[in-house]
Amino acid sequence: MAIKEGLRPGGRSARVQESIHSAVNALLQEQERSTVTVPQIAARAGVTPSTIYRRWGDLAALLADVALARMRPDSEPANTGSLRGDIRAWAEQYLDEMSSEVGRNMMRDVQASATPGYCVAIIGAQLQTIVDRYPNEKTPSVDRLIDLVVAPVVFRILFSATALEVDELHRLIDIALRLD
Amino acid sequence: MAIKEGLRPGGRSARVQESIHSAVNALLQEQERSTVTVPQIAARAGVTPSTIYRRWGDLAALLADVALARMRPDSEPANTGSLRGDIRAWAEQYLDEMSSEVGRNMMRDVQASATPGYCVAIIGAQLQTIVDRYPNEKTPSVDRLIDLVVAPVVFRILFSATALEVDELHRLIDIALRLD
DNA sequence: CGCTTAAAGCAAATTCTTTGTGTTAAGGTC
DNA sequence: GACCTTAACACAAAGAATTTGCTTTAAGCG
Repeated sequence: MAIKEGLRPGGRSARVQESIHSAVNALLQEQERSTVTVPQIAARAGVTPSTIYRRWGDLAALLADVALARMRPDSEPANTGSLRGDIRAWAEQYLDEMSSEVGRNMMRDVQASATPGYCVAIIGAQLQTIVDRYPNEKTPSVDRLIDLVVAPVVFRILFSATALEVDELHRLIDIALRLD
Repeated sequence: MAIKEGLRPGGRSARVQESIHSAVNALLQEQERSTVTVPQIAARAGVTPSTIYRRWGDLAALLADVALARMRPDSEPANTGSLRGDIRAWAEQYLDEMSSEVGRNMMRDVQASATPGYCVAIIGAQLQTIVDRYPNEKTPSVDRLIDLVVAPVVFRILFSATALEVDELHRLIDIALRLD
């Protein structure tokens, strides 16, 4: 009797997950997302399909998991010295990362998953970090920033053929900073 | 030799499509979207699965088609007498329709389809109709309205557990109307 | 080292998807 | 209206993906 909550994340399990994640990323690089299948991923990862089905349930859940792993930031938002600068820098990078084919597909997969909210949590944390750098300024709430800056960026990526122009992004940031 | 562009939308074809659309809507009402399958729809519609695969390609495309059909407005946006009033009325109704379980799933299906932009086109046309009622006022562009009002509504529906509060919606509309 | 069991492997059963071929009926011509 | 042409559907067999029962491996303890 052991191990809290019956989880076993070490050793082989971790290796298999790593191997599967790599396989997914590699395949998404080489071919259309709609042509990627579970048996294909399994073969590439040197694993049985049933392993994937048992751990993730279905292809959509696996793709969402991989996408979220890639979205997890590996560094703090850049510090430019001003609130507007920090937000601009962060938003521009975000727009850039998500505007690509793979980026858009990542958004789609996360969105279709059971917990799309986790993605917002990550974004919110990043924005919170920025806002917290300026305790003496009147800053907009993170929710407001999400509504006025993140939402338009993501919406256009998901629904529109063309991504937001940087000019328009700056205008939206200015609107968000002109708090009321 | 006849028929422009080899389409044949009349008679049986139309009946089959209608039957399949009804079947989808009925099934989406009764069970989880993720449990709905093509063979199931086919059976309900009194049709062979291959008919569906040949016409739509896959389940996702069919669901998107059905969702778009339901999104197509059956009436003009309400005319309240003022720009703010019209936009509020429209946005509140939109928020309401899309906040439900089925509404959210419709958005997801359309978004995942090959032409999510068509959905924006419908929304844009509705907003354009409203804006055109006030040729003597300085009105925001439709794009701006989409960025500041529609995007947050949709984003929160897709990514957040809780929908936008009506209060916050009004605030966003006010921001959009305070043009610059 | 040995025990327990979560997680992976394997393979059969099931279900979904694709595809080849024949049939039905829309839409046009005379 | 009788008669073509062929798009769209039905049917059935082949192929692929998913599920499931059972076995084997090795992670995490004592």
